[in-house]
Formats: sequence, C-alpha cells, structure tokens
Amino acid sequence: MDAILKGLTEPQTEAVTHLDGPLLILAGPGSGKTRVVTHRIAHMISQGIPASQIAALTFTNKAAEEMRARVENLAPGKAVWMGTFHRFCAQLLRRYASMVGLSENYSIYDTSDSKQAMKRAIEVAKISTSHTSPEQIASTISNAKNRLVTPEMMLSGAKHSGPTMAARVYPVYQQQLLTANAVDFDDLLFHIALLLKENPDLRSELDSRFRYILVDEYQDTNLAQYAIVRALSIDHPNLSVTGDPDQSIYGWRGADINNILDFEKDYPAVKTVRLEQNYRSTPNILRAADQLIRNNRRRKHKELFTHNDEGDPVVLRIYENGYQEADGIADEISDAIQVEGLRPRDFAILYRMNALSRSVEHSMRRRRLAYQIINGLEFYQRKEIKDLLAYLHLINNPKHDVAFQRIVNTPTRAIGAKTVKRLREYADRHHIPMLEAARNVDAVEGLAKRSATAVKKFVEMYERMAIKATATLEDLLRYVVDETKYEAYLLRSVVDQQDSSAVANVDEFITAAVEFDRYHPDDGSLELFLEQAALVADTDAFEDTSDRVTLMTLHAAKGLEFPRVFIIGVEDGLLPHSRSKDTDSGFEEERRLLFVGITRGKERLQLSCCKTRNFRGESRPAISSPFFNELPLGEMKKIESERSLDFFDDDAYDDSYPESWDLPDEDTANDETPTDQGGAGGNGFVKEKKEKPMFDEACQLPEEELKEIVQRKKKAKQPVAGIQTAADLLSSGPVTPLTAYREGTQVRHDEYGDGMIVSVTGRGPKRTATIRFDDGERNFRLAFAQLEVIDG
DNA sequence: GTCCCCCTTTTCACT
DNA sequence: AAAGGGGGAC
Repeated sequence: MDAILKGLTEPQTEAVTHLDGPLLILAGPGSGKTRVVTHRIAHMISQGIPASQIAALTFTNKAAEEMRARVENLAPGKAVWMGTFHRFCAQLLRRYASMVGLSENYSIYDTSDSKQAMKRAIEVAKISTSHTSPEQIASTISNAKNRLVTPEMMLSGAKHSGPTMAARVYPVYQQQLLTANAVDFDDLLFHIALLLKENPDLRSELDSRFRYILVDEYQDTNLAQYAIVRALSIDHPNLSVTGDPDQSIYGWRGADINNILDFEKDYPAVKTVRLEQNYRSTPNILRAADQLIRNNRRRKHKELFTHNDEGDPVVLRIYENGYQEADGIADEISDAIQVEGLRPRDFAILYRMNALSRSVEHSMRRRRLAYQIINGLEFYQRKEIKDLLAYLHLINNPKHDVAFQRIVNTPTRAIGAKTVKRLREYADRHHIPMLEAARNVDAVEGLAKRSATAVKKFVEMYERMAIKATATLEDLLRYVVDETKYEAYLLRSVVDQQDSSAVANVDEFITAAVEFDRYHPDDGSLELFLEQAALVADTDAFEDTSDRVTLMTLHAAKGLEFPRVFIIGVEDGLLPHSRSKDTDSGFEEERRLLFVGITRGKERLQLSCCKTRNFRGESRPAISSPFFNELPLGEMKKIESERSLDFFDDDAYDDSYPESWDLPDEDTANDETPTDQGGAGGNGFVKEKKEKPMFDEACQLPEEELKEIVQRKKKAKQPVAGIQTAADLLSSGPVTPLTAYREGTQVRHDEYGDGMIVSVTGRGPKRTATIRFDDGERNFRLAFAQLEVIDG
C-alpha cells in the first residue's frame, strides 16, 4: 500500500486513490500519466477489487504491454485485462460471433484485404467508379461504421438525388464480408457496439463482468469506442478515462475530440483530476509547445509547468534540401555520440510522412549509425509473407475469399484470371464462398475442362492441408511450404534479382511460427496466431531496449520520449499537410501533431525545414510551416544552413547503396565544384551548380513517324542509326534514364543498345517538362512528340 | 494462361 | 517514386 502511494504528488494521489464512479484524468504531456494509471490499478486491487473485473483499454499493443509490465511489478500475478480496443472487441466477437452472423473462426481483413473486397462489392453492386474511386467509397463506409451508421441507415438517409454510390455499395460489402466469415478493422468495433446496443441482457452481463474500465488516450476515441465504453458503464459507472485534448491526432479516423471535452457532461458525477506538472522536458521545450498550442481555439486550457533545468534553446534550422537535412542531423548525432558520450537510443527523428524516412535512412547508413524505423507492417506486407499467411487464413476459415483469390493461382497452377472470375461470379450469384464454388466446379458454366481439372487439383491440395489445421503452427506452415513448392516458385519468379531476401523471409516467418508455438504450448491456435498477425501495429515494432536511433512518424511517437528529438520537414503542405490545412479542425489537428512531436523531447529539440524538397520524384521549392511563427522565436536558436554551397550529388545518394558501402569521402562534392556564388539565398541554386551544355535544336519528327520508329526499334531490339529524335540529340552528352513530369504528362525513354528514343505521352500540346540528367535538370516544352528546349 | 511492357494513378497519418 | 491495371505477344 505504501509502496503504491509513495512519491506521488497531490493530484496524482487523488487520481490513484479514486475507486468508484467516473473519473477524468486530464494529463498533459510528460505528467506521469502511465504511472498514475498503473498505480491506480494496483491500488484498486489492494482495496479488494477482483482483478478480473478490471479492463484497461489502450490504442496500441505497445502501451498495453508497458502497462502490464508495470502493474505486474506493483501487483504480481493479477489478471487484469489489458489490451487494445480492437483486441478487446476481437475477443468478445469470437465469443458472440453467432449473434452477428459470423462463426467464431472469423477472419480479420487487413486494409488491403478489405480494399480487394470493396472492389468486388463495387463490381457486384454495378457501380461506376468514373466519378468516384474505390478508395473514396471505402473511406465513406469506414467513416459510417465509426459513427455507427448501418447500411440501412445510410440508405434511408439518402437525399432526393437517390442513394449515394457508397450507400449502394455498403450493404453489398457487408453481405460479402458475412459470406466470407470476415470483418474489417472497423467492424470489430462496429459489431460490438451494435451488439451492446441491441442486446440489453448481454450489455448488462458484460457491464458487471467488467465493472471497472480504464481507457487510455481517451481523446482519440471515436463514436463506436465511446458507445462501447459507455454501454459497459451504466450499471457500474466506474469508468475512468485518461487523455489530453491537446494530443488528439486521430480525427481522420473518426476520433471525436468532443468525447473528452464533453466527458463532464456525459458523467455529471465525474471527478476531474488535472496533471499539469511536466517531469519530462526542459522549460525551453515546454514553452515552445505551450506557445504553439495556445493558438488552438477548441481546447481546454492547461497550465503546463516544470521544475526541470532550463536546458538549451530549441533550435530552428533551415537546410537547403532534404539530403542536407538528413546528413546534417546524422552528423550531429554522430558527433554527440562521439564527443558527449550519448547513446544512439537517446535520439529520435520524427516526421509527418513515412516517405521522409528515406533520406535519413541513407545518411544513417553511410555513417554506420544503428537505427530502427518504425513501420512494422513492412514484414507482413511482403508478398511472400502475405501469400503464406493467405494459405493459413484459408485453412482457418474456408470462406476467406480474399485469401482464396490470392493463392488459388500462387504458385501458378494454370488457374487464370478468367477462371477465377467465373468462380467469383458463380459464388456471387449463389451467395457462397469461392472455395465452395471451386468444390462445385462442375456446376460452374463456361469453364474449359483443363481449368476445371486444375481447380479440382487445387481443392484436393487444400483438403490435404486443411487436415493439418490442428497441428502445431510450425508443422502446418512447413507442410504448406512443401506442398505448394513455394520456395521453388519464389526462386523461379525472381530470376534476375540478387534478391534472396524472399526465401529468407519465408524462413523468418517459420521462425515466427516456432516462437508462437513455444509461447503458446496449450492455448496456441491458428486462429490466435492470425488474429495477432492482423492486429500488429506500426508502433508495436518499437524497441526501447535496443540501442538505436529511432525514426518514426509523429503519430507513432505519441506516448514516447527521447532525450534529443529532431522533427524534420516542418514545411507548409507537409506539416500542416496539404490535405488537412483547409479546414479549421484539420489545421488545429496538425498543430496538435506538432505539439505532440515537440513534447517528446526531454533535453534538446530541433525543428527543421528545407528550401527545396524532393517530392514524388520532383524537386520543389518548400516554404516553412506557418507554425514556425507561432513559436517563441525570440528565445530560440535559428540556424540557416551554413553548408549552403554544397549541393546534392545524385550518385552519392543513389538508392542502390549496398549495405556495406565503404564510406565515400564526405567532401567529394565540394572538391569537384569550385563553382557557385552567393551565400544563403538559395533560389535557383540547382541551376547555378554547373556549366551545362546547351541543347537548342529540337526534335522535328511528327508523332506517327516517331511511333513507328519506336515499334521498329522494339522489334529489332536495336537502335536505328541516324534517327534525329530528341533522344539522339540529348545523347550527345552524358544522359541517364530520365523521366519528366508536368501536369500528368510523362516523357519516357527506352534504351536500345547504344541508342535511345524518347516518347511523349499526354493530351494537350505545349506543356513543359523537367528532365533530369546526371548533370542536372533542364526544362523542355512539349509539343506533341517534339521536345523543344526552353531553358538550358 | 502467362508474362511483360506500357501507361495511369496515386496523393498522410494507423487499427 | 512506386504500384496497379490493361493490353499485346507468345
């Protein structure tokens, strides 16, 4: 008891010792929130509350794990339910599957699975996607589910103009999911929320089963999650929620910041505790965060304070481009490790978009700095892993149509797209799973005998594998790999590549299976394994035990802290993101995102932006984020790139760097280029970089003729001598493969032997394009198939 | 049916 | 830059 309450501040103690009734903990960043929650659970148990009546819901497995470890420390051996919302619902749904028309071995579709399913539903619903896209429809339906809107509600809510595309697809999609005995991510919450709403008996049963509910990151709950915790705390309103409205960053997936802002209205008897003292950051960092977030209008004001030492000023840094940004930061980390004796794990580099990790990754690798990138989905997204996973899915749930379609011809076994389509249409017509249709292949019309035979052979093979379903996961997986000759297939399909990683991944997957068997000697089931695989999250991959620099998105960084933090790409259009900045709520959420990033830092923080940034293959001028002006600039340290004379050397940063690259001389670029004038005024700096040969002649060939030449060259696989194409012209100098973009227009090249020809696609005449050579960029005006140099 | 090439589209964050 | 889709050749 004493151990539990020792060393807590007054508000912390107040929260920890609260037992019954609703509790709202408004916890600023770094205020010891996890500590309070874990101590509270321990205190509850010490007061005689059965651990089995407590459920703690988090958003990531990582957070749940940490909580479990800390509670275990304080109250060993107590079985409190801890985990993510999605896992909580997945387990309930296992049990009550039949009530929503599923069976207990239902599958969880991941994003790409449900995208496939969505396309099929769109096809069956006979919706034209000319004015919309599957993605759009999917997102509308996803939003609907998060707001607990059923297909019927969406249809009846239709305007006079008739039901929307999404409203017509939604019921079809749901029906197909049921036929496939599957749910998507949103369904996990959606089904449980509706179940609780429509079954008062079940609701009250679960309400008393989970008498005490704790929700972490409550500001990120959506309506479905709100409905679930609300339904479970009516007879026993012992709901305690923890959160910080200023850290609400998941609005885009339906999170409603009002859930926390209105909590006191929903539960008038609530006790509110505010944790405002920050134990994490320096006052410098905290002031920056506070100044910034004050600009948000929709918030509850908190007075953040800390007794920590003043520390160093926050650094605001402007680099020339993304490569210098990455290099500069890597240098700094490298220096700090060597000079100040810091460890790689002390650093984090945060960004808005995963795409920004690339250049950083290179810089880290060149300096042999150990790093970890947090986008853990990577492994499970690999083709070979998805294939094998699909076999397991189909074995576990024979109705899993997405898995069926994925593997029925993988490895190829003469069951082509046409055959699959026939099976699918047959299945759609009879509302049966596709495997069922395959079993019934003789009844499927329009199939060649050969195809039918191939399908039968597949079904036979499937039956053989299905018998092994109850074997250990390792045995099952090995059997699948052998039976399908999967490795031979891999080796066959990667002919040219030195990419042996595919086979290595298969081995790694088998290792994972062995691990799973070991951890679950008794309760290990295929079902459980697949559920875990489906619910792994990005952030789960984070290892605080390993000594590496961490690279991750701002979203993934929530809840973590690092002595030194770099936030890169703080630019207009990136942060705030261009898709979010047009609405007030979107803009405020972006501001909160930066707030979250800033408050991850304990000792030092640097925000940076660039003058130009490569985006989607194109180098563009970048403008610093409007949020910069909201920071206490006066007390910050502003640095403009002192290395502005450097320029990006394409070769040195080429993506194809071998892992074991010998570090090139850092200053090669400088040595070669005594050119360049002017200091920090970086405009047009790429152009000034080198003397470039001028090309002032243009290709004179009409489109038809050029086309014909391309055809001829393709056939001959040989360059046709003496052709006056633009390519011929350009190839007088050193030319590397080139692609040009402008308003969707692409200039493509083909190389044949020594020669090269350029073909131009695009609708309108007279567009301009930038073509990148290994010695720089040049702009061209495109007139049909002709290239005319307008800017050398 | 399968493979390969070309073109078009994509457009963030995450369970 | 990268991936998905469509169409042609074998």
